Parts: sequence; C-alpha cells; structure tokens
Amino acid sequence: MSIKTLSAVQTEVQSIYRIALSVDCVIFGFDENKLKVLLIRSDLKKFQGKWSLLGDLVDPKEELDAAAIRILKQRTGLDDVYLEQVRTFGGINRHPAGRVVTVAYYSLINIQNHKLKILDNELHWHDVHDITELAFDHKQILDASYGQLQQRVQEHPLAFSLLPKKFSLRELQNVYEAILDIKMDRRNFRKKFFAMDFLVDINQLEQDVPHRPGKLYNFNYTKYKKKKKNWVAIDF
Amino acid sequence: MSIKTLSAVQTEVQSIYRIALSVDCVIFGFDENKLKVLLIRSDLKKFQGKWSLLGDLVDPKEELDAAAIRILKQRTGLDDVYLEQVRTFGGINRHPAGRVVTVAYYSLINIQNHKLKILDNELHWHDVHDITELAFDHKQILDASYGQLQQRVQEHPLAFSLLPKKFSLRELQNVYEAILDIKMDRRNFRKKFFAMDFLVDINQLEQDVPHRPGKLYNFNYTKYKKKKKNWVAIDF
DNA sequence: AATAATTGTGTAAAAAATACACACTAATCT
DNA sequence: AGATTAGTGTGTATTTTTTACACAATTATT
Repeated sequence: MSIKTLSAVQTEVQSIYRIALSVDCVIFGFDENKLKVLLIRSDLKKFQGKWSLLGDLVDPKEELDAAAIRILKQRTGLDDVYLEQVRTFGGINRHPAGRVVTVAYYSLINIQNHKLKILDNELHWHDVHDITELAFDHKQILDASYGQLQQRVQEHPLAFSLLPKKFSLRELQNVYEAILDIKMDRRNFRKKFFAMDFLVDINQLEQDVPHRPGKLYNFNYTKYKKKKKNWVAIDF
Repeated sequence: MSIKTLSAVQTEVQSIYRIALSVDCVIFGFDENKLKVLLIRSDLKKFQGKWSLLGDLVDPKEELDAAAIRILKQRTGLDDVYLEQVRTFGGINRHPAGRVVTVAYYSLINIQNHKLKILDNELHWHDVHDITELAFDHKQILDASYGQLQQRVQEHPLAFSLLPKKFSLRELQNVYEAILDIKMDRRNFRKKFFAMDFLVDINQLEQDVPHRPGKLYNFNYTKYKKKKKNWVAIDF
C-alpha cells in the first residue's frame, strides 16, 4: 500500500490501527572535510521542491532495525553500516496523509564505498550546516540526530565509521572537527589518540598528497572493546 | 478497544494498520536511599505473577508525550514530572497479542508527593537492583532506561527531580550514589556542587534527624539554564 | 635547487580530580 | 547534667589531565 492512500484507510478503519509506523534515516557521510547528510527530493505536492530524509513505512512483520537496514541498503547499496536509533517522532500532524509515527535512526557511512550508487535519482549529499529547511518535521529529526551524534562521538569510537579502514591522523581530526564544529590542537589531538592506544600504525603512508605524506592507521576495535572506559564525572 | 482483542483485529485488517503503538513508562523514585521503579502486576495470563512497567496504547489523536503524561497522571496522580523518551522497542514478538511497538519513557518523581495514591491496586515500588525478570521485554526496557538515566544524570541536573524542593547535601549525594551505584567522597562532592554554584542555601536545617542537622538547599534552575556547560572532551 | 605544504615531536603551565582528618553540633541515652 | 552517637562542615597537598605552544623533517611542485 502506498502512503498516499493513508488517510482514506485511516477514516475507514475503526480501531486502534489508525497509526502508521515509519522509519526515517539520517545518513551521515564525510567528504571534503565536511559532514554531509544524504537527502532526497520529496515526492509530495505539499513539500514540492523540499528535501527530505530517507524513510519508508515499517512492514508489520519487520523489525524496526531491519526496516532501517532495508532503507540504507536500498539507497546506498551498503549494509555494513553503523546504525543507531535516535528517537521517535509522533507529532499528530507531522504527516499530511494521516497519523504516521516515525522512528528516527542515524547512520554513518564511508562515502567512498558508496559513490557509484548515487546517480539514480534525486539523491544528494548536503552539508549539514547548510540545511535550513526540510519536508515534514525532518529538520527537527536532523537536529536531534546531529545532536546525538555529537554526544556519542565524544564517548564512542564512531568517527572511524565515516572513514576508510586506513586513515591518517589528520583525516581523523578533520572528522572530529567537522562533527563537533570546532577546531582542535593538532599535537594534543595526536597525544590523546596515541595515549588511548587503539590506533594501529600499519606502516603505510598517504598517497598523492601534495606535501609530506602522513602515516596511515587502523582502528583496533577488539582492543577497544576490552579496554572500554567506564568513568563517572558529574559535570553540567 | 482492549489490547486483548488485538490479534483478532490484526488478522482482519488488510493494511499497514497492523501495528499498534503503545507507551511504556519507567517511573523512577528515590526512597530509603535506594533507586526504585514503580511496577504493576501483569494482567496477562502469559505473564501471570510477573511485574511489568506502566503502559497503555496510544490513541490515534494523542501525542506520544501526552500519552506518557496521561499514564503518569493515572498511576501516580502527578503531572509535573520529569519525563524523557528513551527509545522505541519494536521486536516482532514482544507482545503476545500481536504486533505492538512501544515507545519507552522514563520519568523521575519525588516519592513523597505521591505516597497516598499507591494503595489502589497492584502497584509497588521495587529496588532497581533487585529486579531480575519482568513481563514482556520490560526488563530490557528497564535496563535501557536505567542506562540512559545514569548517562544523563552526569550531564544534567536530573537528580533534583527525585528529591523534595528542599534537600540536604547528604540527600543529594545519596541520590547520585544510588543512581550511579558507586560511593563518592563527601568533601569532594560538596566542593563540586558548591563550585557549580547552582545550590541556594535557604537558611534552614533538617528536622527530626538523630544527629547534627544539615543545611537545606534549593536548586536554582534559572541560574543553571544561563550557565549551562558546553564542553567537548573525547574520551572513551 | 628553492618553495610550499604538512607531518612529527616534547615540555612547561594551568586546571581539575583525588585523597584524606578533625573539630563541631544536635539529639538521644543514662 | 553529662556522656554518647551520628553525621555535618571545612582545607590542603598530591596526582592527573588539559592546555598552549615552535621547529626541524619530508615530500611534491615549480
């Protein structure tokens, strides 16, 4: 059933089944040292010309996470992707076709892995900071997701999901600077990450850079899981 | 419509409206220096004798937050309560009556304000750490909520919602120790909170304590909102 | 061969977190 | 009334973490 016939059915059905459930994905990527989001042009008249997140209705036999994974696979061709639920948006009039409650997810993808797929349709990467308006309540969803990403990236090793397996410290720092929207001190950044001791020097150097090439590293997830921090610090 | 007739309707209706939406509330309180959760005996045969969270179906014309507030009001008589969405649980077989996706909230209440109301029915406060099993996937929901509470309480002034308006520093520390499940140094705790400068000495002393009474304080939310911290620290 | 751009490295100073002990007060007990 | 009990109120020294900051080395480009 298409979402366009929603309101018709919602008036027919006399039951609690007048709430439809969808999943919306905020797909983050990192390119040109900017944090980007993948958006599609809305196909609804009401939002003509507006951009929107990638979403779909949840099938009654489908897990929520599975719906999110399905959307990601459809749109990016990727299925090994960092994915996290943000929260659920249930505003009564958030969807013009009727009551549609949506579960928001954000995901982090390495843009290089996906570059081919994007020709298809009205899909485009947008700089997170340039987005002022979106269809539905998607701006709100984006803001909540970006906020959660900023939080999480400080406590968990998410940044690596936006990078290729091999990366230079400069690239890593650029990811943090893009996500947190701040500048960091290069020496202190390096010190911090080396002290954590999760980076593996793979004895390779950057290629094709117009300057002295930096060393390349892997992130050692196994080691991270063992050492994982468990701090407490009241601070607000 | 009662939730017990869910599966009947779900087979009838040939549409996307085969997902029902509910809200479940993890209601935290603080008593006897322990963090407690308010639970009710499940009315489903399948979970006979098991405890469960307080929840209800969402009305198609009802906001999600409004549903949570309604449940809290019904069960505790309170409506000025700290409330936060945790996340949505959508396991396909999480509810025996059919596909019911539930949005979890946690709330913090001051147990004193509510003590009367509890006689009614099969409602009881349980020590968070003594709960091993619950009906449905409610243990999972509890764990997620408690985890989120532990996170948040370190970055936001939530603890005060569990206390009366006037409280002693000892009580405040007890709340933190109960939530975070750790012991803290008394002098450093005091130093930290005085340094934050959000506590107002109201020039009153504790009553009816069998020892030297401590000073009572208020939390100054207005001052907090102005000063609110905005830090960045990569640490995992 | 010179220039441009970025890497790689260490130390000193400041700030924050931790560890820790004793005198004071009110209530209770005898 | 005096002694006991229990918990309050307070400060300093030590350790740890964070911050600020500059110069030589390397590669590609001209």
